[in-house]
Amino acid sequence: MKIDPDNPADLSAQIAAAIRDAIISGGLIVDERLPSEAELAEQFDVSRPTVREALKRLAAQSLIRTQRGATGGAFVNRLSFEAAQPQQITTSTLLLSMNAVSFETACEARYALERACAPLAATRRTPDHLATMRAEIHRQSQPGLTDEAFCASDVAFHRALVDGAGNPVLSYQLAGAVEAMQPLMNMITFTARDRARIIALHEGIADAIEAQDAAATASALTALEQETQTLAHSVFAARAARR
Amino acid sequence: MKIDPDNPADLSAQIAAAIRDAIISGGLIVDERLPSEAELAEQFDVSRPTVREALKRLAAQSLIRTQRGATGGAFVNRLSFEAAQPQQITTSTLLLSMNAVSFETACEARYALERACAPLAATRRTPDHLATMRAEIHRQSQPGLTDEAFCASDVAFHRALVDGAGNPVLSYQLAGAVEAMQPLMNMITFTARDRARIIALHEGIADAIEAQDAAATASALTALEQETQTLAHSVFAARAARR
DNA sequence: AAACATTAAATGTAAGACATATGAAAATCG
DNA sequence: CGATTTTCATATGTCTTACATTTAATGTTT
Repeated sequence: MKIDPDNPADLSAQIAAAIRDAIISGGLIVDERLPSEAELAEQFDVSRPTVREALKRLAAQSLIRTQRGATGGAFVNRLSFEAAQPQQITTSTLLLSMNAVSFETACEARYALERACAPLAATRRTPDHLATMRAEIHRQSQPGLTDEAFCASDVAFHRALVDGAGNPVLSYQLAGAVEAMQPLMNMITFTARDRARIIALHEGIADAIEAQDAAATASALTALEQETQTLAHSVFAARAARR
Repeated sequence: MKIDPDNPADLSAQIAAAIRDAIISGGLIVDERLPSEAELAEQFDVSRPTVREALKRLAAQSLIRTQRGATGGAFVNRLSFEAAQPQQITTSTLLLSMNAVSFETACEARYALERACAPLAATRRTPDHLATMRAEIHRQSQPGLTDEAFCASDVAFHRALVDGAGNPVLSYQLAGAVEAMQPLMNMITFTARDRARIIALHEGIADAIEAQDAAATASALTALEQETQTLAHSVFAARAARR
């Protein structure tokens, strides 16, 4: 871990990489305290600011946490799914917005992934998940709802579906795909009739999940994907024509 | 974006968050140059090292890149799928190793996600993808192969399958799930008979993809999942008994 | 013995300096 | 005049030193 070529560029990046590798390879255990900044500076033969820049890089990835005071220092973080999700969502969102990913492509990916959760969710969903889904459906049918709030509720509904699979790995991976769609969905204006159709499809999904019918859940999701795609298509076509 | 409460703690984190929000909200465009470190220090009323720590945090997330020299500075990065994948893989790997995720759970998630790609891959796969899959199968059947190389080839095979779906969003999301399994797979020793069974299943998958048969692809994947799970189960049971 | 003050160790921040890379302008030469 | 070289300004990369702040352990006093 003390490797550091005499290439005098990107020292902080090199140090960050060295520490990161040590964490990944198991050389540093969870909750283990790193040497103090001064000690690290001496070990790597650099100044303290350089060490600090390296540590901040690791902190940005939630690989370490720092604590001030007498017994303080930098500690290896237990990377939790909860902590990793916001970052995953941020990255996914930026990937979509910066790479001109079409609504169609993102939507296709999202529903393909959700269908992967369907059989598991149908088997394992708890009453809690069902209650969340029903509550979100109820919220979506309220009249005064803004388009943004409607989309947010849509996301919550789908996350409950995904969480119903009872697999944290799936929930983590899907969080990015589901949440990153929200900005794209927010570009759509939903008429009352649109909302009614979507809510009906949501009810179909909830019913299928409740009945623990995997096949019905999958086909209901496909129907919702179809509806979303055609809706988006018409909205974007109208917007393009208006120009 | 110049908001900064007089809370005198985590200044660099606050500054990083402010710039990050500006990027996400579109206040800073791709390839746009940020103010110089000295200017930022003045704007936020902090010292240059503090600004630098903030910038390093953003660089760790590939949100910005820096360039030295006269026309240098920090530029907003176009976050590409290629750049985001390694980070996604690192995070996924650490999540599995640090949270005592069972082989069963990770394997279930991986194959559920891969089955999501199956219909699309069966439809859209190019000869290139097929060739890669066949080549990896061939490699796996070579005699002198180490277990690690066998697992690496397995990952390459599955990534070709995922990429065959022709959806960059899917490829990105799946990369984490597929690659993160490798350390877990490396804990298994594959006998010659194990390998033969896996290779046969791989051939079944490749055949189904070549025939553009979505249903056959999905069921072949399910068979492979079964095989992997029972294999892992017996290996771990034997290891537990030996103690 | 309990409450309080002191101290030490660590991170957080600041300020100034120098090194280095790099593009552009200026000077020089053919 | 044009091409090449030199110079220079600007920005990041790094080092040094210093001080502020937080926090727990230690010591002291009542």
